[in-house]
Amino acid sequence: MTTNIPALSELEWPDKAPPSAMPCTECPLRPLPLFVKHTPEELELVQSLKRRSLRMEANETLIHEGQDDAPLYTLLQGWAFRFKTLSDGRRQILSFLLSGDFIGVQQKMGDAAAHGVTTLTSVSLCVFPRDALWEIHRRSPTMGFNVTWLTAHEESLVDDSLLSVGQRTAEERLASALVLLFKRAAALQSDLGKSGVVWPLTQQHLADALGLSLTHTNKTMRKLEKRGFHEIKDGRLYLRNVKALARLADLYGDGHPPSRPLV
Amino acid sequence: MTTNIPALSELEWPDKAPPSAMPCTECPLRPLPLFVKHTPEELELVQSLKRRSLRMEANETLIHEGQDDAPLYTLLQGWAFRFKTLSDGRRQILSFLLSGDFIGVQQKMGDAAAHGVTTLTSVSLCVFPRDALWEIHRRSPTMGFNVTWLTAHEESLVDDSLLSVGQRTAEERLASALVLLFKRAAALQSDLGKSGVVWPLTQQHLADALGLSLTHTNKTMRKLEKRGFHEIKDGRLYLRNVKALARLADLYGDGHPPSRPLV
DNA sequence: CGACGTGTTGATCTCTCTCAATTAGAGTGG
DNA sequence: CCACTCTAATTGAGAGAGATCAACACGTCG
Repeated sequence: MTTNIPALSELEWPDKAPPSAMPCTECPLRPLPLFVKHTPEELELVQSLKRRSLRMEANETLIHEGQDDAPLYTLLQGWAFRFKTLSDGRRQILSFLLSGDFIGVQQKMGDAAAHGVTTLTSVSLCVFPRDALWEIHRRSPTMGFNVTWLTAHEESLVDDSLLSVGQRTAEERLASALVLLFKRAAALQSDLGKSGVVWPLTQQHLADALGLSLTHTNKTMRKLEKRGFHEIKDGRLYLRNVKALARLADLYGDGHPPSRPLV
Repeated sequence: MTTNIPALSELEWPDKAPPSAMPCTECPLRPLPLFVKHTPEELELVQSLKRRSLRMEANETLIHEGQDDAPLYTLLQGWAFRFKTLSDGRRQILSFLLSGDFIGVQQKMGDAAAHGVTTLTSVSLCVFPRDALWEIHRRSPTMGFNVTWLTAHEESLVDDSLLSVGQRTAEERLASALVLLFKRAAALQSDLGKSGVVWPLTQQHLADALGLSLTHTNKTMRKLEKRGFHEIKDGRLYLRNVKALARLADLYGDGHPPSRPLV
């Protein structure tokens, strides 16, 4: 089940501490400029709610569609995606999850999960009991507010996808996805020097996220690549002409402000 | 600007009190079984944050894309929709808003609105200052939690749309939209006896929501109607064969649990 | 070595779009 | 009451973006 995708070590783990033993105060995500700062009390709150850490391999399903007892996760490292399927197998990828993202807020308390979650790479996660959401709200309005904010941000990502799938041509959809995902991934990279980011998606994933067939996705990607807009090599994505891609996708502004996750 | 759509009075307003003067304790939405119950303190909190009430006509734009000072609203009565447009005019409707829905949670504090909001019917709204969101969290964890919940629910509606637009055929998309919107509208109707619900959408709206052309939307609707699946007459939608529509759309279960908005 | 997953390419096919007209109902003004 | 205008719904014809079907290439792995 291992692939030739390079290990996802944009963020290096401290040598001595395996994730499962690491306290939130040492969380490797926290130093990144992207993340909001928390008071020691808030960190301790999160720490006290956290059940355990967890590692999973690539291509494993964390949450199954319809599962009704799924806990809450925080994605510490790696990529995953949310999806829904129709009974004949057609699959729609709803959004991609990167370091710092919440998993499972959507399913309301004791309800069945309306979508599945599968890993794209090996990942490490923090696990919280279902009622941690409520505890966060109860014990720290600040963090509760952040959760709302984060949830709203998640929705705006889906809004963007819906705009793409509903209105953009295949070429525009791909251009848009490349730019947006590149920015999200790049924002998490400590090493700003690199022009490329880890790219664990197969064309099938892209196709399923953009509502295109595999074949058409492939042909369109080749066209973009031939025009020198981007390049994918050794599991990394390089944008060779962001301007052109953004123009093609009609991406005004900077797409999205980075997500400012919790943790 | 008036249309032949019947007045949106599924919920009758108390004769004496115009919405602008009505205290939250008298809110006509509260008695509906759909809505969560609140303590008197919570109601007072909301009441204290509420700035004013507002009526708008059909087809007015509440929030413009890119607007950066939009307040928060609660939709008391009527329909509206959220949308995004591309620079050449292509428009994607992201979701429809019905009584009880929040408007404007998505744009994060002092940021530009990532989407516009336009009314479909005449509406009445409650207006809150932007920081009411924070105040709710600060002063009532319970309501703060409800806001998170509501936001997550909103997202799951968009998830559903994305599944439709990305994977379903035109026929399936229409069937799905008809069933889902019918249920949302029916849940708000006090008069359960009626088999029809108010239907203020033009085919253009449907087309923009489902990523279809107007023509194709029309032709497909006609086909469904001819097969006896549904009927639209005098601004009302009647589902003549919900089972068949749900099967066509591959809608397992009941679509969504009703939204349980605040107020 | 063969099986498998992923990427690539070519040849159809068709669902949906675009373009073009026509119809029907509501509102307006004379 | 009727001509005129506007919006929304309809219907037909032709065109095309993207789907489906079919091979093949390449690297990894058992």
